[in-house]
Amino acid sequence: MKSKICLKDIANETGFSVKTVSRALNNHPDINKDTKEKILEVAKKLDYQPNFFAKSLREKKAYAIGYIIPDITNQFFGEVALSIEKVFKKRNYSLLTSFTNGSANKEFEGLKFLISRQVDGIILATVGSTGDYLKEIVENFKIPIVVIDNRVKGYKTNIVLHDNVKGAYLLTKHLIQHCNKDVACISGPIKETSGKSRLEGYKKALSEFKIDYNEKLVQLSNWKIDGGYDSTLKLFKGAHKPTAIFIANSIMALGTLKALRELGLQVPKDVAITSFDNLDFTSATNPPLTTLKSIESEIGKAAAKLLLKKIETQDIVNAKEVYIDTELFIRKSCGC
Amino acid sequence: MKSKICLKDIANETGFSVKTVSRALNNHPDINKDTKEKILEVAKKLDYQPNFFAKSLREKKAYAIGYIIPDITNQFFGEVALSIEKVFKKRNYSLLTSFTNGSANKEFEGLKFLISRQVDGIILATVGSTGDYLKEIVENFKIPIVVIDNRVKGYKTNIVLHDNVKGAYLLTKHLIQHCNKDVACISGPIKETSGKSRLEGYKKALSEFKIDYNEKLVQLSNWKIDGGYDSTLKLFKGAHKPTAIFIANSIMALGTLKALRELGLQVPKDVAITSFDNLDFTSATNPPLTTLKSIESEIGKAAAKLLLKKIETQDIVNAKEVYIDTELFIRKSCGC
DNA sequence: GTGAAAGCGCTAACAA
DNA sequence: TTGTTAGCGCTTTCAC
Repeated sequence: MKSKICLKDIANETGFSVKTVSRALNNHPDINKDTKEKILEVAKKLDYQPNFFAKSLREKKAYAIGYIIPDITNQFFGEVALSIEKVFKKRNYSLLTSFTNGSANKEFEGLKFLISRQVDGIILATVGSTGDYLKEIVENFKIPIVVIDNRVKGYKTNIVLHDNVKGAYLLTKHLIQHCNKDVACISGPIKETSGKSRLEGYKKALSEFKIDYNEKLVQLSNWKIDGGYDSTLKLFKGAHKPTAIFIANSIMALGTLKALRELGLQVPKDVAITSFDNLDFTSATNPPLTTLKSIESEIGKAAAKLLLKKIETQDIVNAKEVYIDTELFIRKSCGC
Repeated sequence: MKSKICLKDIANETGFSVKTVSRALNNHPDINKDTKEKILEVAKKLDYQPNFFAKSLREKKAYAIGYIIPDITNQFFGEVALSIEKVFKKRNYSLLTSFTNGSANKEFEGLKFLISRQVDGIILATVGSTGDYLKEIVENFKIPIVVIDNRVKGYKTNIVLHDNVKGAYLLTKHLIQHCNKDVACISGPIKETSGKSRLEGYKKALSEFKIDYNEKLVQLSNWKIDGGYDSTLKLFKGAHKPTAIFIANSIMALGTLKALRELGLQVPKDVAITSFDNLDFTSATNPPLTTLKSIESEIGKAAAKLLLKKIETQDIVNAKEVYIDTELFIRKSCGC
């Protein structure tokens, strides 16, 4: 739309051919040093801006990747975005975003949309329900995809995950060790592996301490504040009141905190809680939340590097999985 | 990188010319209905995917816009992103993001980067210090830009803002009306117009009630939790302790809440507070925050529509300004 | 080390 | 209504 002047103009101005100009501008080896200097100088003088469309068309490469995000309003995905961009901008790739609002359908649309824009690769923060269409897409379009946040059922692909089971296990175990037998759990949708695995980690901790699993102490919610709030109220409507709650993300914990306050229950005295993601605000709640160590930037970075490598090697088949280790981050909400 | 099959293949298959195929696929009027149907059918059968690079090159249009964001980790900008995408995806535009981390320098880099990708327009959540380079960029590249969140000094361009002065005024006035004369203010960087105007609104309310401005009751911070926390502690180190605080964004309010708790002060009993953005978490803090009505999605929508119009009309000169009105949203933190 | 010519896949003039 | 031709701006043979 702008950039009127092109290689040809520089060629005319300098007297060299278009190809020589192209060589100079692209650091091609076979070129005389003086020639190159002169061309670069003229290019600068003319304020030459390469035409990306033409370059992409010719090279069949967009120098762009896509990032598919369920909820950009959730700081977790923002942090991941930050570290993805860090890796890719250095290499002059741009970042296209597509939002799914947690819908598998929109995820599919987003995937197709990004592919229609011919991005070089995609990082997919999937909702996780659907391996079938992912498989179809990867195999049809031969596009490198790295999945984060959730496992994809029935299709083995590159994925970066933190150990959901371990994290939930640590968080639950810690509550039990504070002498709480009646530990409840608020997890995410069971059809998302993150929701499922965190529930699993919770169960694992229970069984290690020989505590019976009681499904009345379990709520499956939606990762949002409202969800945490509603689930907590439901938990306390039952006959069996919990004395501690493991919450599968910190945003829901905000809702839990609010509900407990309304119920007149003190944290951690009456009810101890722990929750997953260590986001900024978790140190500012009352009381500060015991969570897991931050891993958002590591997830983003690992996913970005994996994708970059796939793009550079055109290695579509590889289905390497990366696990980011988790550790407890103790604050006050657990009773410590 | 994929999409082996192109117009020519369809042309061969159907026996029509490339141009006719192009016409059929682009809903061009001058074409026989049967021809069109047949071509579309074959295109589908062959799973034709248009080459966006070629189309963009030819049309000199990317069908893409850029969004420059200081802090994607701040829910405010996430909400704006959501509503921008809503407007543009409908028209088949993609959204490129560029993060600045609040740095004017990175903002400039981001602008140039997006322009080098030949996006059709840019929504710039500016840090606001620098009208000079914006002017240069707009005039050099003739690219439609809509600015949000901050005013740009020394250059008149399209901008979407809510009324910062009014918002701050309402929030401060409300505190004063709760019988508080000693209202402090935590605003943002003075070089950002949002920081400056919110301070101005605070002053306006004071003067309306004939309360002297006391600079010891004012802190200029960084919009982040830590900043709110530090500023609050500083406020209470002084001899003149405030009995209320107006905080210029809700994220800093989280830090304030934390600091007050550590100081053993109760909200709103000992110290009443109000804060700007009405983000999800403001209803879940203890106590829930009195803020302004949500306007993130309106800002995003207005900016997107303005940009779209500029793109469609190629009206670079127009410098229309849009104001989104604000209103109080009362919860508990003010003492109501 | 450098240049001429071809072509990436598409659309827009202009003919037919 | 349809086809031919040219060209968007770039890079890549393949000569010289």
